[in-house]
Parts: sequence; C-alpha cells; structure tokens
Amino acid sequence: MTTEMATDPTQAARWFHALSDATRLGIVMRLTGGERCVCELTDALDAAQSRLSFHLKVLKEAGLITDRRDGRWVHYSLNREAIEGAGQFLASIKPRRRLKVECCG
Amino acid sequence: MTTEMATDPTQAARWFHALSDATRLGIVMRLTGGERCVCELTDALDAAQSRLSFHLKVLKEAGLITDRRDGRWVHYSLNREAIEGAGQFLASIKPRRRLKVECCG
DNA sequence: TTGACATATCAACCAAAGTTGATATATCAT
DNA sequence: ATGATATATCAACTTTGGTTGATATGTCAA
Repeated sequence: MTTEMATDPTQAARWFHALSDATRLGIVMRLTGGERCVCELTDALDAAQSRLSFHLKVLKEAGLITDRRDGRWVHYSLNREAIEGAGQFLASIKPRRRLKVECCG
Repeated sequence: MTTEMATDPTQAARWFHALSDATRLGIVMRLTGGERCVCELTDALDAAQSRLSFHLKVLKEAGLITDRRDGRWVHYSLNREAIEGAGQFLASIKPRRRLKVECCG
C-alpha cells in the first residue's frame, strides 16, 4: 500500500492546467509507451519544433514529465507520481449524497 | 462492472481545463458533500457573485456539474460520470516500460 | 403589481497562454 | 575547428481566460 496524502488543490490545478491541452495530452499518451525522444514526438504529433518544445516545457514545469539528455537527443518520460497524484485528487471527488440539510428558503 | 470506453482526448482536455483553476476546484470539492445552492458556495468561497457564476458556468459547460432550479435558488451538483471519465483517462496514462527500441543515433 | 432577492449575463478591461519564425546552445562527425 | 543536427529560447503577436461592476431575468412575498 502506498502512502496517500490529501492533494493540495493548488498543485492539482497546476496538473490539470498542464493536461488541459490536446497537444499535451497527445504527448502524454505517447509517453504511456515509455520514454520517447523529442524527434519521435515531433513526427508522431506533427507539431512545429518550437511549439512542441513549448508544450514539453509546460508539462515538465508542472512535474508531469521528466527529461534525460543523451548526447544530442533529449528523452522525455512520464512522472508516475504526478499522474497518480492527479488521479488521486479525482478519486477524492466522489459525490456523497447529502445528509438532509436544506440550505435556503 | 461498469462499461469502460477509451476517452476522447479532446473531451479529456475540456474536463481538465475546467479543473485547472483553484476556485473551480474549490467548488468541486464543496460539491463532494452533495448538492449545494449558489448562496452556500458564495459564502464558503467568498467570491463575488458574478465571478462565482462565471466559474459555475465553465464547470457546467464542461459537463462536470449540473444545475437544478428550485424557486429562486439554483442548486449545483457533481456529474459523477464526467468526474469518473476524467479519472479513467488518467488511469489509462500508466507508464509502461519501453520494449527495447532505441529511436535515434 | 411592486419590491426584494437569487442568479445569470454583459461589456470593458487586463493577464495568461499559445503560435510562429528567428536565433541560440549543445553535441556530434569530419 | 567547421558544419550539421537536435533541442531550447526568444520576441512579437493573436487568442483565450478571468475579474469587475452594471444590468437583466426569474421568482417569491406583501
């Protein structure tokens, strides 16, 4: 069992922001298959180089992915913990039925 | 067992965008306790009325919450399906170790 | 029907995010 | 050292998002 901790909403908002763009979700989905170098992602997503670089930076700064330099190439991969953190936040948003309390009127 | 279906990334991006703001996460967290009227949310989050209304609209348009009018009050509650959809998307983003394929160099 | 209240919408504005093309940096091969 | 390649950064710009105060709508109570 992994230690679970209530997620800070500010952190969660950062994660969700990074995930709120179709291009970035495309990146993240590719990385599900394991580490990928930028060149592969550029091909797969056919995005302009600077554009892709921008989105990778957003994901990285949000802590959702990490990079590793290998000679002239840079490889990105998912950061499991962050993805799980976001997942746990959502899991904590289960609606419970309200105990009979009428607010108003 | 519920039927699971691969989530459309565009839809997922919409959900995550709606969740990418601290005020909106605050709303969603309150709604975890069940249906709430706008008046309660206004108090709890002390946000200006039009501001709160704006954020409720964003969440509603993303399908994450629903509203119900009751006389002069409007009550909002979580849309379980959407929250779970977002959760399932994240659950599908489990990193697998890459099968030995070197991309470049 | 009038007035009070709850909520939504609007317009104006400011700030943040995304795109593009150009340039910089790092590493490799020669 | 030189040139080629991979990636990052930058500046200029366009687009999208958030806030505010004012006004509109809908519903109730008197």
